[in-house]
Amino acid sequence: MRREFVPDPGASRAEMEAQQRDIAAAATFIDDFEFDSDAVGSDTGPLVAGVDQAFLDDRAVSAVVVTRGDSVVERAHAVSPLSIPYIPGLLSFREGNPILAAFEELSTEPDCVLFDGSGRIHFRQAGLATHIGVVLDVPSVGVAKNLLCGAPEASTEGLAAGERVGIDADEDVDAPAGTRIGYAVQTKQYESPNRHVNPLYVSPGHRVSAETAADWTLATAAGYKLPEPTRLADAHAADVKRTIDT
DNA sequence: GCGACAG
DNA sequence: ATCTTGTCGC
Repeated sequence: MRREFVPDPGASRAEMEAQQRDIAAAATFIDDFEFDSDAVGSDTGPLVAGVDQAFLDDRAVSAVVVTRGDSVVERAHAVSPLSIPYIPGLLSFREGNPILAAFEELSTEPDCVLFDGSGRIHFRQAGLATHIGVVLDVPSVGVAKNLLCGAPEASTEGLAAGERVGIDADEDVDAPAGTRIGYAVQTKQYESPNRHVNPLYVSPGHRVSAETAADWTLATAAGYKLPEPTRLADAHAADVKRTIDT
């Protein structure tokens, strides 16, 4: 892994932002992997890992769940102290090391990883998924429930399951205006107009294009809003948390 | 001062 | 993210 990019929570804000620019420069936002992208989500496809966290006071419970189609290949977790608060734009400096600790407990080598947060949809194009994806040099995708920055090319309301709307760079993003940095992806939707589900905001982490990131999210979603690897990681983190109590 | 943004 | 009962809708 790229040790020089491991997040340092003790760095100054300026240093953190400078490192994010270096990470964005080291990241690749085009497809760069060996496995068959169309097989993602199938039982004969690549190993897809999901990462999520739960919190207790100033500690983080990080969980990683590796899947292949409908089966769980391995689950791992780590409980780590949190040194800095949540700051929009600097999330990887708070949760990065706890996540890396969980990966150290993992014996499987996932082919790609889905993170809970943004990737390229970030002020300096270096969100959590991009940062950790570069450190581990693994194809990664950022799956967020809310939009950090960027502009949807069209309305993201009332989308049907399977649909997507492009998210482009705006003045808040360190990229040429109009650069496609991700997609609003509707993994689930109700038929009746009474109840509705908001889309997910998907962006490339590392070694994947925005289109492919959206494809994988839809391919691994199984009837729920969150893709399966992420749902399983969320559940695992919650399980570990309740085991620890307070 | 105003605006405002993942988890 | 987390604190939390009931409640609306399928």
